[in-house]
Order: sequence, then structure tokens, then C-alpha cells
Amino acid sequence: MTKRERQTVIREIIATRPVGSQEELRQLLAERGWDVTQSTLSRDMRDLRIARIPTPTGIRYTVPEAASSSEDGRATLASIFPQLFARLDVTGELIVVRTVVAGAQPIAEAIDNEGNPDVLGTIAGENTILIICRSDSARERVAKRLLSLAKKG
Amino acid sequence: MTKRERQTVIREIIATRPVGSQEELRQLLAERGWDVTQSTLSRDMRDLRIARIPTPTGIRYTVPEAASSSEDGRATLASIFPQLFARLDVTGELIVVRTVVAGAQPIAEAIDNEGNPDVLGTIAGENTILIICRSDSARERVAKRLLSLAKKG
DNA sequence: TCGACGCTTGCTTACTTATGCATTATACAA
DNA sequence: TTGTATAATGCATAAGTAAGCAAGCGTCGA
Repeated sequence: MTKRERQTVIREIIATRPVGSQEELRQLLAERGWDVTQSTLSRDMRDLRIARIPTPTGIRYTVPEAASSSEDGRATLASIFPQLFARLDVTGELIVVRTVVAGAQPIAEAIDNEGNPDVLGTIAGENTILIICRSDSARERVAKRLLSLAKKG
Repeated sequence: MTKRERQTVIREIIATRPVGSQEELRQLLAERGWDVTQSTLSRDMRDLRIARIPTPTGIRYTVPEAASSSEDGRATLASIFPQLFARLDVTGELIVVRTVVAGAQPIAEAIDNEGNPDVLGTIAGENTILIICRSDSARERVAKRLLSLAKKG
């Protein structure tokens, strides 16, 4: 009767039938011999990252898409950029950042998460990121910032 | 200032940055001139089926990955764009479209399939598409069309 | 054996979201 | 215009979820 076993059962139940609240889930678990409180379920849901989706016909919980993997917190740009950065070039309103292998995705994601209005968007490959800026001057600001971040590593 | 427009803005905000509560979303909307109550947002979230996901670092909302595609081979741009679209910016002869997670590929494919001469090509990442147009005026036409499609969602 | 430490859980309460009801805006028909 | 039906929204509050705190347990090393 470990926490891990319980969470497996929870995943199974939620994947199998519609559940509309943690209280309802609690009862379903109780029927199977697991007697816990809503508090515990709230924590389990967090551990399992189970999504709660409101629909016209009521709330539904759903298990996250398969292999959700790592990404626990989210890294700040400043914290990862210095380690992954390789070099940077610019042209027009574009910035091309070269990174170490596999470094493009995480950096691009971190850039996106900043919500910087100078940045219209990013497209990341394996070790290259294309950053599309709003304008030439925006590109200048962004490039300058990235370079200064790189130096802090 | 229609409900539909507001919901589009909501989708954009949530696809673009982390939002931890409806109250927080309310403030973000207020900054942009949308003044509504939490009640309304609760209903909007239901209409949009926006998922609420608990994580070790706090609650996060996410726009659903549109089921779409699978139906009949290739989806038309009009049929999937409204659901996957988040926001759009332009610069020079480029258009940068931000989409919900995993939305870039299908949209880019749909755009390619149209064979529009105004579009030289597209490059899609995870949630960003770069559309390279033939000229500034071509870009204008394409952007206008996409925006009108977005509103039909 | 004893105590420090860490993990898990329940209790209770704070916080967040959903909803019944009433009101106002909008569209349409008579 | 007037009446009627819909839709959208706010208010107040119910329903549901998260989190602080402390208790209970097992582990480890002195």
C-alpha cells in the first residue's frame, strides 16, 4: 500500500472512466480499498500532473500525454544560456544563435517564456535557433542582451 | 469587444506565458483593456476547454492540443487554424505565427498545401511558424487572410 | 537505544473555480 | 414601437482544490 501504487491506481482510474472531482475519485479509490483524504489526492494529482479540464458537460480529469518526461520547473534564460550558447549572428530583424548540441530547444523555450515583445517568435532546430524580432532595433536590443548573458557564464 | 475576440486574446495569453489563476488572467486582460470578472473567465475557460495543470511549481493553464487532423487526410487551413492559432506578427516580408503547443506543424502543412503563390515557404517549429512571403504586399494579403480565419474560430 | 531527519498523511482552513439567479444588451417579429 | 426570446455578464455564494502545520513512522548513525 505505497504511495506509488496508489498513484498508479489513480492514473488507471482516470484513464479509464470520467472523474469529475477529487471527492469522486476518493470514493472510487475507497471501493478498491484505498482510504485517503482529498488532501492526499490533491497532492497525488500534482505529482502526476493530472489535468483538470472544464467542458460544457462538466469537469473532467485527464492523464497527461504519455512520456511527459522531465521538465519540472522551467529554467530561466539566464540560468541556461551561458552553458548552451556557442555563437551568435544577426541579419535584418533576424538573430541566428548557435548552441551546443541539443541546446536549441531549451533556449528557445526559455526565450519564449520571457514574453519579450521585441521577439515575435523563435524556431529551434538541433543546435540552431532562429529568433525573429519585431524590427531592426528590436533585434539589436535582443542580440545585445543575449551576448551579455553569454558572457556571464 | 466581443466575447469571441476576448476568448482569442485569452488563448493567446495562455499559449504565450504562464498563468496561474483566473484572477491573474483577469489582470493580464485588464492591462489590455478587457475588464471582466472571474465568473466570465471561468465560463470562457470552459468554452475553450483550457486545462488546469498542477505542477510542483504551481498551477498552470494550457490551451488544449487540438485533436484535429486524423479525420480525412489533410485538414483545410480554415478548419484548423482558428483552433490552433495564438497570435500573429509581421516584419518585412515575414509573418510569424504563434500557435498552441504542437500546432505549428499542421498549420504549416495546411498552408503549404494551398499552393498560394504569395507564400514562398514556411518553416515550423514546435509552436511557431515562419512564413516567408514573396513581397511586402504579398505578406499583407496573407496576414490579412490568416487574421480573418482566426476570427472565425 | 536514542534522537535527528525525512517522508507521508490527515486536519483545517485559505484560496480558487463554478454556478444559480437577476439584470442588461441585442435581435427579431408583430 | 412594443413584446419576446437569446445571449452575455456580474454578484453572491456554493463547490472544489491547495497548502500550512503537526503527528506518525521508518531509517540511519552515534
